[in-house]
Amino acid sequence: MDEQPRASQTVRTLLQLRELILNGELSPGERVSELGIVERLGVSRTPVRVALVRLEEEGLVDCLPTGGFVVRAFSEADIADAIQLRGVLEGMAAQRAAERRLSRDELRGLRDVVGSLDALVRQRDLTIDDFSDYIRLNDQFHGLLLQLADSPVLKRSMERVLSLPFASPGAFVRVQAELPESREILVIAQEHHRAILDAIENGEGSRADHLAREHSRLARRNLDISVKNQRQLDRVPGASLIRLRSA
Amino acid sequence: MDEQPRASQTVRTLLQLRELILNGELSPGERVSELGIVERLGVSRTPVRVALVRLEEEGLVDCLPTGGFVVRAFSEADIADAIQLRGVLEGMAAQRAAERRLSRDELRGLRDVVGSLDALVRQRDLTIDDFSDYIRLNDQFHGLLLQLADSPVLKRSMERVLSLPFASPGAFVRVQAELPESREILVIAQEHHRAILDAIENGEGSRADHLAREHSRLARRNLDISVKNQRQLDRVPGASLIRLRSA
DNA sequence: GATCGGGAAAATGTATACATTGCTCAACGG
DNA sequence: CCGTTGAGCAATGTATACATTTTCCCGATC
Repeated sequence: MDEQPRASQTVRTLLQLRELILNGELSPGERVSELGIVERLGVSRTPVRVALVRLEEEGLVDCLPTGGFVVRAFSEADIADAIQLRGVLEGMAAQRAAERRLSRDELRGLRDVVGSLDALVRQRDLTIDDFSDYIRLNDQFHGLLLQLADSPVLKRSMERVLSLPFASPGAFVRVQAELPESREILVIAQEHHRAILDAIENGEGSRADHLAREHSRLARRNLDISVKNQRQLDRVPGASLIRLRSA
Repeated sequence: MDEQPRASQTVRTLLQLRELILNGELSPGERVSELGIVERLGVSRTPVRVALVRLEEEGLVDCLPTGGFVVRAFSEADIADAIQLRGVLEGMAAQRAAERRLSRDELRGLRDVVGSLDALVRQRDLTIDDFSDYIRLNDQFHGLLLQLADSPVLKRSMERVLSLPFASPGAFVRVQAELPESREILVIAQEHHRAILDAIENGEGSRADHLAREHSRLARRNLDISVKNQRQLDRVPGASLIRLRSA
C-alpha cells in the first residue's frame, strides 16, 4: 500500500491496524494484544492504544469489561441493519437536498455523475474496469448527495455507519458483477439514481426519501444472495469480520 | 457530584471532563490543554488523552490539525439537524418495531409507560416534580422504542446522536414547562406516544415512522422558541456549547 | 477425575521522562 | 514603523518504566 512517511505514528498505526482487521489478519473474537501490535507495527504502546480506542468508537473492536479489546464479529442481521440504516440516512440526505430547492449550478456535480453513470450502464458488455468505474462513480453520487444535504451532523453520522465497510454503497457491487442478471441490477440502480436526482430537482422531498431507501434495498438483496455463497461473500470488503450462524 | 472510587482513572476522567464541558467550565473554541486538565483533575496525562480521544469521537471536542483539542461550538442549525436526525432514527426504530409484529407481552413495557404518561398528563396543574417525572417517563418511552427495534447497529448510532445533550428527547421539556401553552404541548406529545404505540401494535410501520418524525418536530419547535430567549436556552443541557449567530 | 486454590507470567492501567513540533515574542533589519 | 526572523518556551507526540490486574496453568485435595 502507499506509505505515508509524513503522517504521525498515531495515524499510521490507526490505518495499519484497521487494515489488519479488515484484511482478516486478526480474526473476530480474537483478543487484540497491545504488545502483539507493537511488535507487528514497530511502534510503542501509546499510539497503539489511541488507535484501539478510535477503532472501538468506530465499532471494529469491542472493549472487554476486564480490559483490552477484541475484534468484533458481525452477523448477517448486523449487516442488513447497517444497510437499512444507511438507506434511512441517505433518505434524510436526499429529502433535505430536495427541500433546499437547489439551483442548477449547485446540482451540476450530481447531474454530471448521473450522466457518467448513464453512459457507463448503457454499454452492452461490462468489463471488470467498468465495474471499478461504476463503484467510483457510485461512491461519488452518494458522497455528493450527503454534501447537498448540508448537514455536518448527518455527515458525521453517515461516516460512522460507513466505517463498517460492508455497509458502504459499493460493497456488494463486486458480488453483483458475478451474477447473470448483473447488468439488469445496474440498470435498476441507475434508474434510482436518475429518479433521486429528478426528485431533488423538483423539490420532491418525500419521493427522494423513499427512493433512496428503496435504492439501499438493492444492497440488501445482494447481501441475501452473497450469504448463500461463501465465495461471493469473500468479495465483500471486511468479509473476514462476517460470522454466519451456520458457520 | 457522585464519586465513583471503584472506576478506573480513565473512566472517571472521561466523566469529569465531559461534565466540565457540558457545565460550561470550558468554553467553546477554548483549547483544552492536557496539562490544564491534569492539574484540575489530579490524574496523569495518559487518562486525559484517552478521554479527549473519546470525546472527540463523541463530537464534544474537535481535533486541531496542529495537535490538541478545542471545545466544540454548536449552531442553531446543528441542533436542529441533530433533532431531525434523532427523529429519523426514531422513525426507523418505530417502523422496525411495528414490522416485527410484537406480542402483547413484548409490548407491555411500552404500554405501561404510555399508561403512566397518560395519568401524568391528565392532571390539571403540573408541578416541577411532574415535569421531572415526565422527562423520566419520556426517556423511558424513547429507550424502549429503541430496544423494541432490536438493532444494535441502530442503537449505537442513536447513542451517538444523543451524546449531543440538546438532541435528547427531554432536552427542551424544561424550556417548554415555562410556556403558557406547556400543558397543551404535553397533551400533543402524549397523543403522539399513544399513536406510535397504536401503530406498532397494529404493525403499521410507515405510520409509526411518520409519527415518530412528527413527534421530534415538537422539540424543534421548542428550540425555535428557546432561541428567542437566552434565559430559556440556558435551561437546556449543554447550553454553554450553543453559539448563536447573533451573539 | 474434577474442582478449587495458589502462584507465576503476561496483559493492561497509569505515570512520567524524553523528543519534537508549533507558538510567542522580542529584536533586528529594511 | 512594519515585517521578518530567530530563539526560547510551552504544548503535544512518543516511548518506556512501574503498578495493578487478569489469566492461565499446575498441583493438591476432596
